[in-house]
Amino acid sequence: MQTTQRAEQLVEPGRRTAGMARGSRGTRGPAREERIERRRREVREAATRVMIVTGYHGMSMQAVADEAQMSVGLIYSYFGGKEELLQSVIVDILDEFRVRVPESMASAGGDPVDRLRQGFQTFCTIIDEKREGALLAYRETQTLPESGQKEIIRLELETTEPFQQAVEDGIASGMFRPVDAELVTHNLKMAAHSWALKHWHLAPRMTLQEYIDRQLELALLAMYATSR
Amino acid sequence: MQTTQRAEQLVEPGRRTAGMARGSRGTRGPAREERIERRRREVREAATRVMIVTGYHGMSMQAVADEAQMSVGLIYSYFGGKEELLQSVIVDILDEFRVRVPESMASAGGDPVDRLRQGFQTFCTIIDEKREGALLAYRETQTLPESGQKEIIRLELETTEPFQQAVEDGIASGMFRPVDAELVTHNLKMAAHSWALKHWHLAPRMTLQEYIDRQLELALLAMYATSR
DNA sequence: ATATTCATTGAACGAACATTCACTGAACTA
DNA sequence: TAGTTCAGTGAATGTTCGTTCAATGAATAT
Repeated sequence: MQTTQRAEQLVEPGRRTAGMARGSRGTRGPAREERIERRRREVREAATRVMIVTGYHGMSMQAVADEAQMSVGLIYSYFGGKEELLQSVIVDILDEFRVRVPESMASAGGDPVDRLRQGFQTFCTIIDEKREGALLAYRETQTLPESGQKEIIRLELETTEPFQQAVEDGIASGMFRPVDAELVTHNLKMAAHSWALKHWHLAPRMTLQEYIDRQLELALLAMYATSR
Repeated sequence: MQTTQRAEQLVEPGRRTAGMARGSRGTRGPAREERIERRRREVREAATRVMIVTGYHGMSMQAVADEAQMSVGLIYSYFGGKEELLQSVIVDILDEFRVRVPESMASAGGDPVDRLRQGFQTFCTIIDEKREGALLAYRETQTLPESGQKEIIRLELETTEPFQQAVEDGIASGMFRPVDAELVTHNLKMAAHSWALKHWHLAPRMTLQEYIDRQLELALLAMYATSR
């Protein structure tokens, strides 16, 4: 309903102060872009800590400012508003998956089963490391506007694409039955998410490693062409 | 932070107007408790419709009043406040599962596989019927206070308990491998939830019945003691 | 020394909204 | 008829909070 029209004084990309050496302020201190990126990270991390406790709607900009030890006004120098800050927090978390999961799978060699094992292991490990943040991302994605949700979906697909590839490779090699690769991938992703979503139920019953091993066992048993 | 202290004029349970025949107002119209329950349902359904569009935090009490075609004040005669209304909406949705899923499984006979098939079928069917409401329940449960969340968890366990029983029966009879019955149950539940959670991803790729059949196939393949 | 830049501050503004309560009027009772 | 009950109304209240912007001052340039 409201037509927001913002100043965006500092971070506007592509603008550079005239008459100043590119990327530096005199000779002292880090380059301009570095300073800005550091500040943005400070705000983002403060917001994450606050949101983990209160949720997005329960988070006031004043609380973020206090947590980041700066004034409210300054936050608006680095982020367009509360919603943009949320988007940054979520993207930051999902980026971790997008980078580390495919990376670990690529380093696992050619065997589809090894790749699946390694990818799922990494996926679940990150979930466990950033459990509260992952939960936050899960819960608040819906709050983002259409465009933001699209980006989230893109990041998620990029993360799980190698899983689907590994399953398809396994089928092509005759090692797996002709299962629905996309559905199996989806199930593995949900299994990883579940460690965060249902941590209160799962964690008292088994360790993370037990959870990983059992889920992999179930998934693989359903796929192997020959019984074992 | 705020110590809410409420009037609760009409619905206070256990209170009865003196000098009036129990459960009737004169001779005309339905009994008092029926009228109250009808009103509560009207409000709850209006709130559900609004929340599906706006989410809990985006829902104003005025919007609920408009949708239910009554005044804001009247809502407070039937519900203690916005949060109590949310709780009622969520419980109402989860109750459908709690009643229908175990019921359908009980009517499926003695074979564990039949019971699992029937239960999962019913679970997914209800999810599909009330997809947006189920999503709402999933997303907003966190908003409830501790006590409310406890009740949600109770309803959820009551719904899935027969699944676990069926898996255990299957193991005891030697039909299934000694899998982790609780984990399998958890996975089936998440698979059903996924039809709502990831509908945008799944629905364009397969029908509900295809989804149900494929998930059951994967789950059963992982459990059968002998390969097929 | 003077001017300029710009990161930073925080009070002030305005909108949104949950909740309350004094009041209305129809139905019912005596 | 007079009195009582009570479902129903909606304007007023008080508060919370996102966002803005004029002012500050330290660092840098001239």
